[in-house]
Amino acid sequence: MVYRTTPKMIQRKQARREKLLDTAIRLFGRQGYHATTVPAIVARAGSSIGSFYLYFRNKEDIFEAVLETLGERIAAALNEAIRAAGPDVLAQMKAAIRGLVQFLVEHPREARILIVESSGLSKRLETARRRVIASHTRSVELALGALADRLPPMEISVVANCWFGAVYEGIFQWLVQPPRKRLPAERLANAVACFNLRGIGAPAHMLE
Amino acid sequence: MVYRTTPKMIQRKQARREKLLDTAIRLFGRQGYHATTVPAIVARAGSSIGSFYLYFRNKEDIFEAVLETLGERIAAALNEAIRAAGPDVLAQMKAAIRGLVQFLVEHPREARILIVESSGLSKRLETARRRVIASHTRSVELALGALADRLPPMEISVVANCWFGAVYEGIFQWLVQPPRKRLPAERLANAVACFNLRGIGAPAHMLE
Amino acid sequence: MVYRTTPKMIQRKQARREKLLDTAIRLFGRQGYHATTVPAIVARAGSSIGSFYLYFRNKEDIFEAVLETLGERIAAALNEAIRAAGPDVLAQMKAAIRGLVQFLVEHPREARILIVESSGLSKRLETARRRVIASHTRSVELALGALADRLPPMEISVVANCWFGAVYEGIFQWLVQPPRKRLPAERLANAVACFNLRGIGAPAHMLE
Amino acid sequence: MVYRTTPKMIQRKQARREKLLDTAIRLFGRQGYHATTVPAIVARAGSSIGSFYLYFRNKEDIFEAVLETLGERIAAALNEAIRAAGPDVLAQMKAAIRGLVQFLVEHPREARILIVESSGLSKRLETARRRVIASHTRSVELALGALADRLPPMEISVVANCWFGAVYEGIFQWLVQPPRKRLPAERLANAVACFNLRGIGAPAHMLE
DNA sequence: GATGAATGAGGCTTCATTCAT
DNA sequence: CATGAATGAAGCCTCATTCAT
Repeated sequence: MVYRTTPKMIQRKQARREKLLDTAIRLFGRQGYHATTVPAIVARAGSSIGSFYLYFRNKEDIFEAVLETLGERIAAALNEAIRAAGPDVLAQMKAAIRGLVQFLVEHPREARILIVESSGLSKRLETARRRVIASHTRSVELALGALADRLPPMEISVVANCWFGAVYEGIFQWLVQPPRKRLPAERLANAVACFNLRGIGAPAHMLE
Repeated sequence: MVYRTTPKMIQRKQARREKLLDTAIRLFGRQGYHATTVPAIVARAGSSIGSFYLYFRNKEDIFEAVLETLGERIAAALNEAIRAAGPDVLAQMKAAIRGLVQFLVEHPREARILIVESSGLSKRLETARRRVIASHTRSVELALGALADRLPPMEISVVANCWFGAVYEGIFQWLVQPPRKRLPAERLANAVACFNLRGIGAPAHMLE
Repeated sequence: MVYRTTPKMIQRKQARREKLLDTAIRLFGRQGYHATTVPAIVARAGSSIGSFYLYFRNKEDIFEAVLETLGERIAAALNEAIRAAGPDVLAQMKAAIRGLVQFLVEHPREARILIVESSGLSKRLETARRRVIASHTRSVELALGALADRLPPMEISVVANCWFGAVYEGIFQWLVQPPRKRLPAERLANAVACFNLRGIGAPAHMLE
Repeated sequence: MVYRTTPKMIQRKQARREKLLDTAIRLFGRQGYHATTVPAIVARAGSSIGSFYLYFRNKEDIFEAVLETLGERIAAALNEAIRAAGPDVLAQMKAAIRGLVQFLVEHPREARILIVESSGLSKRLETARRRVIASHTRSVELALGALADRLPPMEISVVANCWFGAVYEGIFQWLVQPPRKRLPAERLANAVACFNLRGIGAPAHMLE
């Protein structure tokens, strides 16, 4: 009498949810929230409308899940970059900027969602987006706090926002240019990192 | 009776269009592009749907006009701030940052439209928004060019984008906080200005 | 400059609303609330979906309007019958029963809506239906009050409900029979009237 | 291993079906036919969707079964009341009314299904409901026939319908009132019984 | 027998835009 | 020029039912 939920079924459920989520990321990133319809998502994911509402309560719900996923992916990329940078906090910050730039450049769709497409939506989604961004901003704030004695005094929370704003806008404007007119990604990362490191008052020798 | 287009009529036309535009700025800024309906705009403006389509080809059209208007207003505020700062370009840049921050803080609705609400729309509107921002970015690029000999070498076009990104994000996160938890506007302006001036490598004595 | 709402337009608006309402009565009466779709109503009324939502907030809204209309029509029929019955209250009650029976027999669809189709719906519609019925029940209660000295003592509000229940169920079961098996309407009206007049304890000579 | 249908299995099947049926009565009675979903029924019954369709062909099917069950329960209550009333047919009728009222008042959910929630559904369900009610009406008709010599002449089939209509509507309006504004159940039963007994022309001494 | 994931038809509703007055 | 009634495409979502495990 073992007609229970088999491991195989659970796995398949996971896979299908993942498929929907990935497809949603692609479409939201390409066309934005409003232009992306639920039927379009399920069609591309090879699923069905009914299934969709089995995994997500509604369209907002999947967008929130998308934001969360992006948050995690970016956090992972950042952490990896920071881990590889050794113990010096300033070096870590520099690595974080370059890691973030690299990630966003490699995942322009994800970048679009977080920077562009998730603005101007419902209160609930606005909050979700802020949560994701805030969690990253917090890391910068912490790092700035740890460096307090080596940096000039500053409004830490404001500066953390400027920090991310500079990265995002720098990359975003780069992304909207036709590929053949773009600066090489390496020089972009460098320029943004320089601006930000200078912005927080890092000593000159850090700027390479 | 021969009807001609009298100056008075032209004036009335202008006034009506202006009224619609102002109302649209208020509504777009408060609720975003999608949540703002044409009937809502004309109702608040004391006009009629028919009139609306006499002055604007469609909803995108008025949004584009709104963006243009905002661009002009911001340019005016910037220019005024710069003019008042005297001949030194670095002093002008500092004044520009503080002028921009001040303007956006005093006109949160306008800021929301430019920074938040106009993202994720049609290609055409995306372009229009970029045009507005780009025109301001150009000023910064020019200033940076003029200062080239007094500043460290840098990727000017990237830095100009970072410059605006820092301002916008700094203000945006400030705007979405509940008013009683906000930093005083003065300190916000200062912090952003410092970050940016440092970011472009301005000499220490400019940071106040 | 008289581009105001002309009387003709108002008239047309009225007419279209009426058309929708009448169509709705027919369809709700024939198929019930749930089986009647908004597209079906507008198709039969020669209108459009957009128009529908111009005149009614939603499907519940038009159903409420339908109930109200039915209430008024029935009240009118009752009042007319009562007016024609002269001054004696008992004679009026008898006339009311026969008037009601006659109306419902002649308008089976309307009857169905009030008796059958408007049950088991949302709280709001349930309330609307009760309001209509209660307004008629009240008349019976008043009449019973006025006759108090000529009738045996009774629980007036309960009796008024029984009064209507007897009429409605008597007619309803009559309606669901195939027409050729039905009692003549005249005898039906008589039988119901007798039952009810006896039920309230009317003196024998009133039973014809 | 040869599997046979053992008595135990049959019993378990019965029990499972019963559980679904009872749950359905509760839900249909509380929320009505349309608002009650199959998933909701099986969830409350601790069963599964697959099981449901093993025991019932579809949603209509279970509703029909519910109606049948209610019919049997009411018939049982009526018969018990009649049996207890002794041999006099008029006394039996009086007992039947009070028994019916008592049952419906004590089982408001069941009452709602029969009186309120099962209206306006498909032809098939409409018929099923009528069958239940008709079976009860028949008893009243028979009783009226048996009493023919002690009662005034009347249209027996019409009167039987009025009889039930009075009971149902009397109780229904009682049910939809907030509990603390209701008449005591005893007085309600009395008032309805009086009305009906008078309605069929019972001699005064039967009215207590 | 038992389970519950998957399906998709079809309902309600919104709103940008047109056009007769 | 001005008005606002009319239109209908298109979106979101529910839920009865099937079927592979």
